[in-house]
Amino acid sequence: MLNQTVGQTISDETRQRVLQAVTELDYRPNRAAQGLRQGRTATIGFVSHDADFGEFAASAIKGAHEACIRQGNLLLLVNTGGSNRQAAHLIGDLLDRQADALIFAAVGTRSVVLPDAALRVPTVLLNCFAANDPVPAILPDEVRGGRESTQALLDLGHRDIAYLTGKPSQWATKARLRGFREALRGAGLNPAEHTVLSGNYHADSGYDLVRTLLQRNPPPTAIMCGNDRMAVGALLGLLEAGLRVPEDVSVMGYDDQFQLAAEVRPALSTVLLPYPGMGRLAAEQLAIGVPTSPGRTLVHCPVVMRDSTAPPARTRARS
Amino acid sequence: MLNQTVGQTISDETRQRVLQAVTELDYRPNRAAQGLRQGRTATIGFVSHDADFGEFAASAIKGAHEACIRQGNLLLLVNTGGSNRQAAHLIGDLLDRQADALIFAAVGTRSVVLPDAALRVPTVLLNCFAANDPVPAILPDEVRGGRESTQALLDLGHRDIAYLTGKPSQWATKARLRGFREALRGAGLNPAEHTVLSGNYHADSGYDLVRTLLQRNPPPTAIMCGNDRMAVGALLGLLEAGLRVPEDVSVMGYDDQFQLAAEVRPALSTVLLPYPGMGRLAAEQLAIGVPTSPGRTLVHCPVVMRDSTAPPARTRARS
DNA sequence: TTGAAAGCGCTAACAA
DNA sequence: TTGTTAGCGCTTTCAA
Repeated sequence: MLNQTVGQTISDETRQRVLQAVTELDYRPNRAAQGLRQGRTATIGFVSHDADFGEFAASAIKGAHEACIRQGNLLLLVNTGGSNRQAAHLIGDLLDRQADALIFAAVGTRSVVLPDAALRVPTVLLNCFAANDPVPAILPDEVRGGRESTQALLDLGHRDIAYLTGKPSQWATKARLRGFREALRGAGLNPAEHTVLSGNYHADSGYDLVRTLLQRNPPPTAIMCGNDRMAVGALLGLLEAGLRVPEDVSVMGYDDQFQLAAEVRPALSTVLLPYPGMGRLAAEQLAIGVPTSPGRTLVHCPVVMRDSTAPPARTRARS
Repeated sequence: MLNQTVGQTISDETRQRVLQAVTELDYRPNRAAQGLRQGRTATIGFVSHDADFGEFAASAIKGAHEACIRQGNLLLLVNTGGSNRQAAHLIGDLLDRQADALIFAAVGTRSVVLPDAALRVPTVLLNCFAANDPVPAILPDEVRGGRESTQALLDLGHRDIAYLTGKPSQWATKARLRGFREALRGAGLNPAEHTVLSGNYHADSGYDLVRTLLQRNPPPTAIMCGNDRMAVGALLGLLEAGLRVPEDVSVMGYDDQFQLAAEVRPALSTVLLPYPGMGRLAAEQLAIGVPTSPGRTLVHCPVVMRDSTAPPARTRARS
């Protein structure tokens, strides 16, 4: 009766008696016992498959958590430290506790080996993908993000744009760079004439690469960075060299990192990586009754224009 | 037998047979059923009691998770969004699922109202405290952190140190400021003669306050910041004003924020807030058989000296 | 409309 | 040393 089983009949009097007892005794059903009986624990396993447990995981978990709460589920969290062995092990732990479903998330978007055990329950890949797409995957549309942020700079009038990339081996790096080149070509420019320097997503690589860049003559009018941390490093390097942002050089970040991109001065123009939304989406895909969309779902990353970008000085002088 | 119950006897032959069956059938005990039977689910509830789910929560969870795995426990995670009502509600959810113990964590160190339900299982407060200390609390030793970072600047020879604080209403802000003043007095200086400006822990407040500060004449030889984000803001403001760090001004951060303090240029001297260690400690306190240390446990925050601090120019010139 | 009973998968206690 | 049984708290089915 407490579960409102359909097609049940109960007298009003008894209902009152039951309800009163419930409040009097402060009765709360034991969900472990419920789970045992119904084979459903209202618990979703969240596997963070990475060495670090940082900004991304936190944001994605926040989103997933929100959706879960709405569905009456709770998140059982594990962190694999990036090890496949540990991943398989922990997924075992999750399944032993009868998790109803799994979210398998990576920080650096990449290809992962999904342990077989994960296929025993509904699973969604978050910010990663596996060979042959055995389960749905949710990914940011990095090519588009790279393209549209470059386009934003082109629209401002920039024609000499340098790109300080993140770690070249990463999927996201390649995708963003592809978008960068697509946009340049779309504007009738030759990508080969634009400087591309390889970094590693750390702030200091932004700093170092800017210094390398400034040895060139003349410097580009705009600089795209692999992420916001690199952009902050670039900002520091440019300022130190006596250049003003955005008056002398425009800087574009990526990620819209929480408590960084918007707070730095000048506030960074960047591309928003919607981690909370992706986490939410993952949890919603797992809700019972929702048809899972197979294959890869690309999530749009909108460009956010703030104060680190402006028309290039040449154009401005002319106007 | 699989649980290695003590004082049991079993023939070698049967043991082999059982073990073989286990591997053959790939048998895994259902831990939900186990939990029902033993009244122990090997699950610890982690309550993040804050609006945001960022750096701190991630680091603390990472530490707690590590310790949990070692103990064979898993973390059941909830985020209250900072609402007491939601906290009570979610703790109910956790207890309904028979969580064995709770870690109740806040991001901004502060006083919290612990829902009564939490007292029904072993609970540890992480980075927060409650009136009358009903359960053990683990807190960073902010006074000491403030004192020792100030002392580090004094040791370098600085005698004119400004403090750009975090949000004045916060416990941590007051504690660090107290440490700052203690250190000054300890060096025979008068705290009233040192500029203290109130910020809010956001990077832009570091930037804004530095600009205010630079209207003074002469500027201080060293600047303490409420946290690393403010320090980054300060760095940007100083550079923009044509001042060099640390040649002209030393800058001290706080937090040793992951992927920020060490990566920025110059790398920030700062105070390490050992969140992962605190999370680990919390989980270990909850391990069965460990005597819980009542009251508040203050965790030391060591000063980390990097490149944003140096002896003041005057001293250097003299030497 | 209500009550009784079986059983989810496991463990602990007891008999054989 | 091994096998059997009761029961954790719940839901579902069936009988009254």
